[in-house]
Amino acid sequence: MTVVLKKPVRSARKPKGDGHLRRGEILEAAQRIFLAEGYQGATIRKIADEVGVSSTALYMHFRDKDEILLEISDTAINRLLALNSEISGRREDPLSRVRLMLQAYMTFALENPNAYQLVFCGHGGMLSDDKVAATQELGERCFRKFLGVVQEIAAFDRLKLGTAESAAQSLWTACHGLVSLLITKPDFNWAPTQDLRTVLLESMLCGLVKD
Amino acid sequence: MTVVLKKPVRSARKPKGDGHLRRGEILEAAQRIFLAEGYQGATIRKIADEVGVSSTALYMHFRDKDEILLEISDTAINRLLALNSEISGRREDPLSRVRLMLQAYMTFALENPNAYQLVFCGHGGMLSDDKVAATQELGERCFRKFLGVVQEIAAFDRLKLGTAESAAQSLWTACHGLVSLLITKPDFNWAPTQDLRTVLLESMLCGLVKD
DNA sequence: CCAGTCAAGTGATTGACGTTTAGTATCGCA
DNA sequence: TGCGATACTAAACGTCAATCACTTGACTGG
Repeated sequence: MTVVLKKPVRSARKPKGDGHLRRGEILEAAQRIFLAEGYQGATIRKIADEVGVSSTALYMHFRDKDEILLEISDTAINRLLALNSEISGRREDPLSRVRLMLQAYMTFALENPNAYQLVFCGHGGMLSDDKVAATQELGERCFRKFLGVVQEIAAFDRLKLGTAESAAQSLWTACHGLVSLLITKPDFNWAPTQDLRTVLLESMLCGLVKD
Repeated sequence: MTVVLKKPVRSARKPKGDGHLRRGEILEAAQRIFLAEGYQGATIRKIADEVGVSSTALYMHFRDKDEILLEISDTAINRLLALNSEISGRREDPLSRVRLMLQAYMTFALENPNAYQLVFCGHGGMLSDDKVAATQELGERCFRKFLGVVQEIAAFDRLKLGTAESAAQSLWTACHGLVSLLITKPDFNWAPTQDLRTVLLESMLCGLVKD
């Protein structure tokens, strides 16, 4: 007899993704959408559709939406941290390294605008503070790498103005201001981006560091 | 179809607010919540409850939620524009006016953090671009007032670096970077705020403007 | 005085969202 | 062969902005 009571084979169900394999798929899909449409655009359902699973399935691998997008941002910020570490260790004079680190920072921001915004811009109360804490820690480690090099300059008594801390924070926040506005206001009538980066960076360094 | 049953007497209805009287009430309530809880926290329902009216009633006076919060921001930015206009017209040398305008800009941002973020930070795709257009226009007029003063400096050939445009944009974005990070990362281990403002501003001016 | 108009209000509903619940298929292993 | 763990699912919940169909009441011209 042909049993009909049992549920037939589910054809529309995606086969098991075997642990972190599926997890990687989700991160990849989420990254695509996140990069293309930002935090708001990357909805749980869209990501799930892209992977080909139900929205519920994402909760097998991540506690919530924030965890997915913060993990994506984490990997991006880790690249920045590695870059900063590499530059800070070079055998060049500290002023050159400061220059290189800030240029690398701005390039990174412009190349990873969504991750950058999530970590360094306001996220407008979308994420609870404790959720971003870990990722922000990464950002702060980036800053401390940078601060170390500025302290080298200060140790040679080459600062015209302020302390190592205030000088480093001024340089960092200034560069942040430029790239964050370039990202969030692409339609503004900007001077050529490369000019801006140079003018901002060199004028500050000239004003902060003795010849 | 039969006759629909009529609802009994409505008692709990708020009397008419007579046009822009009610509109003002809504803006006031929205501002309170917006300042206290930011964009996400200021929900239509909360605002309506605060006024004592159904959420639907808000749509009698505003097209949507964004229109309410943008109107609040507009009034704030208009104060900044007035301030900028006043300073730019003073009988002082242009360098002093640039200094005053940027100091006023930073003070304004720190005193109106929510309005400032809504206009000058990312709003993370929460508002459609055409909605913010009008408010951003105000922001740009603020910048053009500032640009005018920088152009005076350039006209005296006192710029060490870049054009009036790139110098003005560098100064503006740098100040924006400082205040936006002060606002969005209040827990960071900042150097004293006043020191930061001075170091950033004076180092840039020193690097940009001749003696 | 009284229909007609119209701005200002209402509760119910819609659709998108993040998240939860309860249940099901499939695998590895005893 | 049976069993628990794992990976999935549909359906639902609560909240949000927004819309719908409708009511109310003040003002209007005849």
